[in-house]
Amino acid sequence: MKISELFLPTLREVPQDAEILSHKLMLKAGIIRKIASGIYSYLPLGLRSLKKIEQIIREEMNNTGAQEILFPAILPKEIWDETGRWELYGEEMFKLRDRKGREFCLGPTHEEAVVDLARGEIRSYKELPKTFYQIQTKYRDEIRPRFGVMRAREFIMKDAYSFDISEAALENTYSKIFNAYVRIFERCGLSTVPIEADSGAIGGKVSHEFVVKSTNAGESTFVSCPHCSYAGSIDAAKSKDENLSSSEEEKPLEEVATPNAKSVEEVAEFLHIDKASIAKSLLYKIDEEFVLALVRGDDELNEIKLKNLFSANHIRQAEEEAVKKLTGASTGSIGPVKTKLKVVVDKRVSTMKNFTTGANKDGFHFKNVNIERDFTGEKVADIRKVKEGDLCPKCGTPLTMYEGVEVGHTFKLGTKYSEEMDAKFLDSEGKEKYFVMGCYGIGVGRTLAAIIEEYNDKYGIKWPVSVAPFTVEIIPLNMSDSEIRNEAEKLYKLFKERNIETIIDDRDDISAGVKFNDADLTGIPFQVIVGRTFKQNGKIEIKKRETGEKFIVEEQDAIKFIENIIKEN
RNA sequence: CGGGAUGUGGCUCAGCUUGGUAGAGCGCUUGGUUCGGGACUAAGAGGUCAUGGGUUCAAAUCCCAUCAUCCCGACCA
Repeated sequence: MKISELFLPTLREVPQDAEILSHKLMLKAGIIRKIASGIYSYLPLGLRSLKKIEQIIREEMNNTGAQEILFPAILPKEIWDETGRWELYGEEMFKLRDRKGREFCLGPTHEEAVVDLARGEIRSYKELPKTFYQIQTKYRDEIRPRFGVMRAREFIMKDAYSFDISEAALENTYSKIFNAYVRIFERCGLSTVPIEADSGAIGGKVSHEFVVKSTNAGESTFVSCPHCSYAGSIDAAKSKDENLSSSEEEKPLEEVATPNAKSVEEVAEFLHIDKASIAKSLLYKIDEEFVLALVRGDDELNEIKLKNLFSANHIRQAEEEAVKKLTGASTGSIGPVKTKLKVVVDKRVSTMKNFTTGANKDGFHFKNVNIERDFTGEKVADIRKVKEGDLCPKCGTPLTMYEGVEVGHTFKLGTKYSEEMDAKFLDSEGKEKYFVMGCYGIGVGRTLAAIIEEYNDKYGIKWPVSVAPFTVEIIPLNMSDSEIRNEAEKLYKLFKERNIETIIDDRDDISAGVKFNDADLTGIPFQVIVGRTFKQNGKIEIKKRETGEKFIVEEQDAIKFIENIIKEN
């Protein structure tokens, strides 16, 4: 490809609406352009890298025995009604009607579509296991699109769905795909951490997120154990129960005035007590029910855990108005004593003695509150957010907290969807059974962004060879010099003959500096420079973008030189 | 949805406080010079100042509304 003909609009200055590095670089290097919030076009260079990633995914998925298919992006409402997700997904789904008024959506995911296909076609255990995958555009009307293609409303995803005869068989399929994921990301140059995760709107019991550590672009917070292999997303992570049970004598309940002290910090300071001796009370609306949740003053409530505890669909903190009405006090002064509300107690609170809570009276708190004596908890459960330094649930080592980009997510769905959609097969004994399913996603665009987030310097992108849009860029520094021009064109031909993906910066009206800067920005792994060095002693200069190293080689050795480096990688 | 910010040639931004001829740099076009790290030079093209309304003799500038975009939060494979 000749750069003079390539559509490669690079920018000198970054458009103001880019925040994170990968987004800025994708705009600057002519990889993407925005057409609306969270909706992007891929330009030639970006598309080439995207296709490289897709190809890696295809190869690894095919290796697991999965088969590629393609579902429509537009899906009828009926199948979503079967699982209840038409309502559940709600506003996040792009919905539309055809001319007759029939309702459709732009698919945010394809469990319904694949189950609909399988239940119509697969009848016997002999046809199992089967795994289908597709690489396709997904639509989710995100509340807040962010960071370019990292969180977009239209995005390309590889999604796979497996059908097995039993949980044990699913286990086997799951681990095959799990391993394929590790290889896919490895080949893309990314080191991912598989973490235990919450399965959210997709459902199922076990799920793993594949996360790339990233301090700047991270959207997923997770903890990982420096000693063993445990890692978990902040939504799902557990910690080892520290033995906190107190042998303290129960003291008499005491009401104390705490004027103007609302937050845990203020109350702790006012009463000269430790935050950890306070139990903070939070009123939540879980589906249609109000619940008072209690966590230790120095802990944070994990809404996901609370939601899952009730197998609920929706959860949100109650508004001030509801708090007043149900407790008689405002947010900072509510508590579990003498309340009619259902109370959920975090495990850590359940071991506390003589703690402080709101008195359900503005400006007052209770001291020396004790469970059983002063109130009863409906449920005791782990509903707190894991914190840095908490102990690993497996080995007891203090956990470290990280930010990361979730590039993949795998789920053991079990029979959730097959039951909801009545999808069955006949087993070897002639009995009807529900398919045991798994589903597996990779954000392709997000993977691309994550790679750029990882591979860059102040000059631009440093593509790993495996996903680079081109492998070699030939840079003739002075196109009006016929010797240089001819040599560059000769090399271009040679490289192409060797099937090395090569572009040549044949623009004749720009200075050397622009060519160098554009080459560094777009990040092609090898720059083959034809200029002064060639004029003086007939040699070719090769710059490795990754390290900035420059090598002077004989013309006839140039190809071999690059091929050798590629092989080493 | 709550909070914050922004909207002026393709891009980055100035002008708005104190209303009065729409500006700069980069990019683009044409000619000449130059040619190893974002060259020089001369001549040009290009703007409903987001949209709608209001105030005013007069609005990019003041007021109101709407829309769009970004950031933080809530939310979220």
